[in-house]
Amino acid sequence: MNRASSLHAPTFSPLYRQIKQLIMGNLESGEWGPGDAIPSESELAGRFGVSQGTVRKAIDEMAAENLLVRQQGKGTFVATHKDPGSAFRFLRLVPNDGVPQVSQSIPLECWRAKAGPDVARTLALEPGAPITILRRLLKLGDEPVVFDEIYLSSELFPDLSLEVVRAGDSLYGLFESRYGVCMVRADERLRAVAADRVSAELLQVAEGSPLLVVERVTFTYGRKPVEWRRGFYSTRNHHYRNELG
Amino acid sequence: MNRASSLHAPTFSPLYRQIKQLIMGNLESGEWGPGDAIPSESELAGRFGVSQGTVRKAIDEMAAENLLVRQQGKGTFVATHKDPGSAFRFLRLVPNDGVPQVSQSIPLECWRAKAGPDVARTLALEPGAPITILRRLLKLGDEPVVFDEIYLSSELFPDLSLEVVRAGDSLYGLFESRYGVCMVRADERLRAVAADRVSAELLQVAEGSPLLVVERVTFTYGRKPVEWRRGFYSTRNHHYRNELG
DNA sequence: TAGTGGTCTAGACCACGTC
DNA sequence: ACGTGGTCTAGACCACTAA
Repeated sequence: MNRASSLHAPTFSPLYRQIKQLIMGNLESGEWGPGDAIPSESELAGRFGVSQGTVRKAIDEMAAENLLVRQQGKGTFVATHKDPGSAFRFLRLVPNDGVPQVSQSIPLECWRAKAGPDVARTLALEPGAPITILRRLLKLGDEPVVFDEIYLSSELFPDLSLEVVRAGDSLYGLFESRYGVCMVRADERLRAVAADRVSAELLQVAEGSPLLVVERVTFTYGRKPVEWRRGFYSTRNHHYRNELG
Repeated sequence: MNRASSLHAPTFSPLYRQIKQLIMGNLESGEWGPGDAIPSESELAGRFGVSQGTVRKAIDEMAAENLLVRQQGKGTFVATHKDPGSAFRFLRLVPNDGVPQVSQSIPLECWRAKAGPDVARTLALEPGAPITILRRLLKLGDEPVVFDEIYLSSELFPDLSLEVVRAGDSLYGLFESRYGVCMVRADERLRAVAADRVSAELLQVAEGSPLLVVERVTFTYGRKPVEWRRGFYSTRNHHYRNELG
């Protein structure tokens, strides 16, 4: 039994948390990719030399963080944005009347640039590092409701282009399968602003009418920031839903 | 060991979940009030005739839902809105520059009315049931940033008045200590709107400038809705912070 | 020192999915 | 029939708090 690193060190962490870090390592290195089944609990217990209950507690935490998905009788799988259900985890906009609608992503522009100080800071890049900027419109039903401007490191997403985006499924599904970058967590900041001319035209609202602005920093494993985006949400027929617990 | 109600019934629930419901019952009945210590795990295990691990799993879930708070070496306590830390769980508005500010609640008006069909529906009351409406302004630092209109059942909050609100600490702290109603969960809907005259004046912004509207239904134990409120948030120097996981 | 929650183990059995 | 995760038990020991 490995009780190493416990002794009165200030950096003590219980065994199950060390196991968790080992599993995290396999996710970060891409050894176990999104959608894959990870080894069974007893297999991992044997491999790490701990009891099954300890592995279980490690996996429990990761399942609670949406990193893994357990399925009784089948196994434990690396979370993916491709299965339905996980698809809308990051889009909190829902129609006021509750009727679910088909979503359609319309890429508008995609170009390269150099990171300004602000983008560099939020994405943890060198100022001047190459970035890719993507603009797209999101329709729910027939109505345009979100205008997004998305900033990405060109190094992480090398050949991103309008064609690539058009071909793929959901954006995060594409990032996952094409670039091996799995979006896991995000921080959002919401404000109300008056629509500028571009947004107003795209969202088919009057210039100056109130819009919801959502700034999002998205993280992959290990809290590494990999996406920054600003979205203009039209809240005429939709609202941003949030649960406080 | 009580494995009752398991047999192939469609309403099967594991033992630890039945224990959880028993503990929930003690919270709903007010037998264990906010801030109180609940009996120790071994005590409960003996009382319910199950192993300590099973009680532990029940408490684990309730701690994850912020119903209980564990403190190593001391015991497990019913969550309360009075201890700092829990105080800002339901206010997601933070200053743009990150500097924390003193908050000050200023009650404006408080009157009685009869529930309209909409309020009755969201609060699960009979249409026409007596309700109490409270308006208040929230200042962060010296700046007015939130104008709230709050709807409550007069039956649950009998003698609520401007004086009572002025005297108390935080609103949810008051509800807890004076009326024994503990706010546990909330659903929020966010929209961007143009400021009307009243809101604009109170929040010291121009009429028609964009405001964030936050509609909230707040629940006590057992998902019982007990509060409905609409808040107008000024997002000039603040933003609504949200984490997606 | 005594009591609490926190961790870890080992083993039994159940529920589910697949072959 | 077999392997997976899900539940439950019993007991040991650790870490923290308070008297």
